[in-house]
Amino acid sequence: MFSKACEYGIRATIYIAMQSLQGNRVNLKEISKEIDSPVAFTAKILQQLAKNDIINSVKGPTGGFEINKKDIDSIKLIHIVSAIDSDKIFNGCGLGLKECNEDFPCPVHFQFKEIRDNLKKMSSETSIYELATGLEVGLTFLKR
Amino acid sequence: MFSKACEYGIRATIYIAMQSLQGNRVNLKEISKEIDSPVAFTAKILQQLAKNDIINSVKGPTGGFEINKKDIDSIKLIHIVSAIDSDKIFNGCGLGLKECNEDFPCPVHFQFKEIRDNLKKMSSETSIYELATGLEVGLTFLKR
DNA sequence: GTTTATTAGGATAAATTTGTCTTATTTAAA
DNA sequence: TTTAAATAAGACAAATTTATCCTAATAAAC
Ligand code: SF4
Ligand code: SF4
Repeated sequence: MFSKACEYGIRATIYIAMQSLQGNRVNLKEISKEIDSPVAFTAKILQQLAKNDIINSVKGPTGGFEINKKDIDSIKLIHIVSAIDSDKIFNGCGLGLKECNEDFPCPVHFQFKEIRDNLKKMSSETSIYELATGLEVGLTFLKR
Repeated sequence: MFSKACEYGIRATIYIAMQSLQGNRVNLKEISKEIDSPVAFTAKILQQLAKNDIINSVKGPTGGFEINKKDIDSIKLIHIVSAIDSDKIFNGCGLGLKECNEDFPCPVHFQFKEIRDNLKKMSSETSIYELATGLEVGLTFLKR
């Protein structure tokens, strides 16, 4: 469904958010250990997330990544997916047709539109806050 | 959502089905022209579909691809997707965790499960027959 | 039987995604 | 002010996906 980069990006953001809720800034090494992802590749993804103002990066000793507590609830899944994978999955065609036009629909249009719209709705409504708190209370997990 | 190979595979199968409903066997060149796909790559995908008994291939002059009329309604979208992309999208994790266990869910589990199950249900219920007839009556299109 | 039109299969190539490595930059701490 | 710990950036490498090309196999038509 999502690219590897996007999966790592979502997992990383959730972990950073959970730590930020507890007042902790976390560094690359810790993040990739906790989300079980390749270190250097994760660095690239975190850079992308920082450029898209989804997370903050701080250089130097004691540096790392964090999210302002007040922003955590306004970051939605769709922001991360759009930043890393583009919004193709939310707006593109199920059969990959280039020019998408509902007046000249592809054969799967009527079936796919519903799935795609639900995915978009879910991604727009699901906040990193709710995903991070599930992790914080031990209801959900980022590894295995 | 699906790989390019899978998109071409679905489009090709729908086209072959539509022609088969009209009693026509179609060859590679015509298929890739009508679904606007790379010829040689499409050949590989058709091979895969034939091996998975989704379409029939016939060699030699007047050869080509076809589907038995009586089978067209029993071929569902999920058969094509599973044959080409595997069933990962229907059963795998939204965050790419390897060992999937609902008792130790990933943070997006509760949100994703619904989307994923709907996609699976839709793909299991949507037959190539219904997609092919939409194309046949000019309601839907395979190019653009 | 020969030719010709078709699919099958294998080798190769190009493009993209995934991942690594090295160096530069920043900045807190010593 | 120097050192050390962290991210940023760019070059590179590996793996996968997408795509092409060439030859073999098949079988209808001549
Ligand atoms: S017809 Fe529907 S599924 Fe196809 S391209 Fe347009 S919006 Fe997308
Ligand atoms: S927890 Fe849910 S979404 Fe995550 S791997 Fe298991 S089934 Fe998939």
